[in-house]
Amino acid sequence: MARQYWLLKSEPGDYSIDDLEKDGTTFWSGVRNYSARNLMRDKMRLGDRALFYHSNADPPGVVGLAEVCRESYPDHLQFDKKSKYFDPKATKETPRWFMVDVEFMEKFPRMVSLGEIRDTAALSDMVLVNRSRLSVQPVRKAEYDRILKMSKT
DNA sequence: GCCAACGTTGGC
DNA sequence: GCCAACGTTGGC
Repeated sequence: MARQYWLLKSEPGDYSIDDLEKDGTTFWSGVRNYSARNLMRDKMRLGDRALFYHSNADPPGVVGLAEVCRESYPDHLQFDKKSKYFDPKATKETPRWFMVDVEFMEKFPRMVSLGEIRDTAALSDMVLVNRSRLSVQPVRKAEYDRILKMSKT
């Protein structure tokens, strides 16, 4: 299958592009929304690319790129009573939440802010603009390419 | 900190 | 299955 493109949101105070650059790879835990989970569990494939987005930031925007380096497996934090992502209804036999691993690709020379994305007609169909709350979302190749280009200029 | 949008829960 | 109540996200 052709490579797919995604957008992953993270609050930089929680986990930023700098954290990913330092770690090299990370597990994308803590997704607790069914639509987002289904995309990760059922659609994300090794080698897919993701725009790394800083939400709840000032300003919010896309700050870099990551690559999916492991396909979905159960998110261990759902079993951890001390975690804020603990889910009492999840069991090891029937886990409810999944995650993928992602690898650092690059940090943009500059952020492509949500404001700029909103101001760009070619990006007006992005899920980010139309259904802002989804924390894992599909991105079209043309949109991905456009944002990448904007980050270099 | 506010609040609109929207997702989830649970009673019926 | 409906829908009111409630909780969360995330821009501003």
